Amino acid sequence: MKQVEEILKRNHLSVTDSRQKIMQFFLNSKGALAHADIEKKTGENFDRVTVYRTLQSFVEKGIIHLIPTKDNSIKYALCKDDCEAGHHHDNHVHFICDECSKTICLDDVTVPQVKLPKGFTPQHAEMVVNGICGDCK
Amino acid sequence: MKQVEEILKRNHLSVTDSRQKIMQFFLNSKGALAHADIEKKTGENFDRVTVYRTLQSFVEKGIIHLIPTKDNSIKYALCKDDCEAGHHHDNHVHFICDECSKTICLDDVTVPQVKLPKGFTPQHAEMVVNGICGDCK
DNA sequence: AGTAAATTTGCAACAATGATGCGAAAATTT
DNA sequence: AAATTTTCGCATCATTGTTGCAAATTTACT
Repeated sequence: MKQVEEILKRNHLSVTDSRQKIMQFFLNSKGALAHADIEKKTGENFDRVTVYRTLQSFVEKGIIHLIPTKDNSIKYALCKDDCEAGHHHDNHVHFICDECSKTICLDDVTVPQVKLPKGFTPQHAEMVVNGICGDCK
Repeated sequence: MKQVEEILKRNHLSVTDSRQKIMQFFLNSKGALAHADIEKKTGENFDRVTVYRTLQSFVEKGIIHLIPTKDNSIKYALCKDDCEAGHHHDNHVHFICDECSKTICLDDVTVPQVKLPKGFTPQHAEMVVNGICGDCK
């Protein structure tokens, strides 16, 4: 059984053409993807709505996760652990390259804890680092 | 001279009606604001374009700053230091309440440094903490 | 394998968000 | 107070994301 098929089945998703191809696209690309990347760069011609719904279903099942950005663009990423073992959402730091604007999951860098002022109860923390990635130096 | 007028002049911006009122709205509200908040909750009836351009000019001058969010909504915030002393962009942590979804600048909590893998050169880091704020407990 | 049930797709239509050009209006400079 | 610069607001357009629904596909069942 193909890898993509396995991932979909494991996550109780019907194995459809678009889902398989989009999942494959995630597996092939190193960094995070935006909706537009998938629409344009897959080579395929999915309906916009299909792409949205596919991404939604992946997020719901925890296969991909969202990455916050300042510029109002949603990025989705498939984490190493997610696609291999399931729902390992220890939250890691994300890196966005100012040069090539690639977005990368630093799976091994965990978001540090911070001391909040009185009254605030933390639940979840996200951290995004901008800078220059290895490929651009 | 009024406070808002002073802030605008100090930042080399013409003192116009909309800018004054939007700035005042920022000063009055505790948390961060989205474009929609300003359009709807000011009571005023600014043109959508005017609001966009006003916010843009504020961002350019460093009077307000953007806060990254996962859900593709841009939030703008006026920091204590910014409006008093100028461009104090030491980066602080942001807090988003899961209950009331208010977004707050934790001016006194600085984003901690993290050790990145080889090859990555950090330039700037952002951190957003989700949880419950003091008002919602 | 073949059929029924459930899910997904793609189209149309719509809503929200953001950008640009340009003449009119307002603010600043002199 | 006139000239210059900047900003406003309207029209228009592009992009992004959502929803409803019929047709197509996938899955489950015998």
